[in-house]
Order: sequence, then structure tokens, then C-alpha cells
Amino acid sequence: MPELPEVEVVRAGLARHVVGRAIAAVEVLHPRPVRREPGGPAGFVAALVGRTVTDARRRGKYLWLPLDSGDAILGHLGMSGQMLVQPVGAADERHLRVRFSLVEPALSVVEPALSLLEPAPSVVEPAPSVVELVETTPLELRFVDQRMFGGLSVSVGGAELPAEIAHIARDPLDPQFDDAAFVRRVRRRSSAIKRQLLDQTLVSGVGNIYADEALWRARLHGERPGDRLTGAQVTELLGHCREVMLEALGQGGTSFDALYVNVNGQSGYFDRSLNAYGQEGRPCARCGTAIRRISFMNRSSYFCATCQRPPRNRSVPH
DNA sequence: ATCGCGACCTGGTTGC
DNA sequence: TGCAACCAGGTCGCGA
Repeated sequence: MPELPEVEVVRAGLARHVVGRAIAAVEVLHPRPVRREPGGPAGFVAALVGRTVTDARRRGKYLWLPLDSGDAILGHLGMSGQMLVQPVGAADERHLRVRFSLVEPALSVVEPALSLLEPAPSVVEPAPSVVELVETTPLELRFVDQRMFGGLSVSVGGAELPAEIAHIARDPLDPQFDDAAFVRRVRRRSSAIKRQLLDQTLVSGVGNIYADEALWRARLHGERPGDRLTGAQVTELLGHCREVMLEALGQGGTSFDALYVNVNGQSGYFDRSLNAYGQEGRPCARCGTAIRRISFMNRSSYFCATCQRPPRNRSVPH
């Protein structure tokens, strides 16, 4: 499930392979992923054809591609979304929903070396062989999404920050994230701490998996009310959110070098490094107690009942 | 205003 | 064997 680290890997891939290219054609193969588009599939296509992608940005789990028109393509991967960069002619994926045909911008055709002299600031300079492939092969950006919880839309004037996601908080890896304000807000609410971690208006990018992992590291049960936690506890928990997502990002980093931008590989993090999520019945890495699974917020929550004591003053069935 | 829940989706797995 | 129920869960919208 794409959470912040996986979405960031996708963003970096788009920054490398898509930014600077022009959109020659758009094909919407299923209407649902563009359901948020006021103009429907036709409006979506019309707003994009002929535009050039100027950047690849992210806030929380949302991605957007600013365009030379001042608009942006706003996207969310949902549960199963992928952004794939494929050569023209590659077989269609089973759940291909939207296809963008990308052409080289005129500048690169005339002066192919320019992009080498001016790499995007936040992107590691790609290996020469990759650059050659990218700049000589016609590409497609493909939105593939089996379950279609994800979506794409055109955000009018949204190049800097789409108005549609103005309510989404900064994420913990954003240098401008306000730790003190987060701690203050959490401690003002009686809502369960896990619910607050998943509230994208408080902190973005954290999903069910990294919430469980951060709570395990902090030795906190997800049903503990926020207003019953100390400032030190919330601060430590926030640090664990950062830590666990940075570790996952590090393990997903290998796909930065691939032309094939994939989020479904789950960054390799899932196979080895999870201490709580999905570990029902396995011994806790700290104390050996079997990890338990409970239903919370109509989701699964995994925790160690020894290290993460459930709150006492609540009528929680067990 | 805040809070919490159901709906939206598909396909793999489980249960009868 | 066949079919129904269940499960995965991010986000939105609605009702309390």
C-alpha cells in the first residue's frame, strides 16, 4: 500500500523520467480514475494535450505534476495505483487506466546536452546510459490501478499547491513541518492516537502500516487517547514516524535508477523490516510476546500487548 | 466545529 | 465443485 515512502519513490522517478517532456496525447481507458475531473475524461484530455511537465511534487500521499500552463496533474495512488514509465509499444497492463504519450520537448531535440548541464536540483544525476535511453526513446506514462481508489485530475492553477489538497497537512519529512504544533494539537484531542496519526489534516503520509510500526517503536497502543499522552511521548512517536519512513525510503531507493517506475514493489521494506504490521502470531522482536491483530477503525491493527499496553479506562472488548 | 462510520473498488482467499 | 462472504485500506462525504 503506497504510503509516504512509496509515493516519494514514484515522485523521484517522475522527476527523472517525465519532467521536461511534453504531453502529445492522453487516453482515458476507464472513467473512474478521473471521476474528480469536472470536465470528465474529455475535459481531462483537453486540458493536458500540448502541455509540458515542469516538475514533480508531493505532499503526503498526493503527487502533482506542475505544467507550463500553470495548472497541474494531481494524482493519488489510492490502494493499488502505479505510475509506470514504459516505452511505446510495451504490452498494456491488465489494469491500465490512463495513458500519457510523452514527447521530447523541442529544446532537448535541438540541444540534447542541455538537460545534462542543468539537472533538477533535488534529483541525483542519472547515469549517462539512462539519459540516452530516456532522451531517444518515445515514452508513455501509464496510470495503472487495479482497485481504482486512486485518481487523477487537472488542478486549475495548481502548479504551486493544488487547492484540492490545501487541507492536507505537511508530512514529517517536510522541513517546514511544525513539530510543536503537531504535538499540541494531538494532546488537545481525546481521539485515539492511531486515528490521529492517520488524520491527513494533522500529519500526512502516514498510513496503516507505518502507523503500526511507529506505535510499536514508541511502545504505545494505538487506542490511547491523544489527550492522555505526554508531550514527550507524542514527540517520540513523531520521531519514530520519521525514522521508519526514512528507513523504508532508503530501501526503496534502488528503484530510483530504474526506468520502470513502480510502486507495487513495496520498496522491499515489507519483506524484512516490519516489526508489527502483518506479524500476527510472530514473536515481538523486543519481548517475544506474540503480536496480536485487532480490528480498529474497520482496519487491522497489529501490536504487542506486552510492550504496548491497551488503555485501561476505556470499554475495549477483548 | 469535531468525531466516527460507511461507501467506494477488485481480486485473492476462505468458508460452507 | 460452486458460490458467497470476507479481506485488503485511503479518502470523501454525511450524519450525529
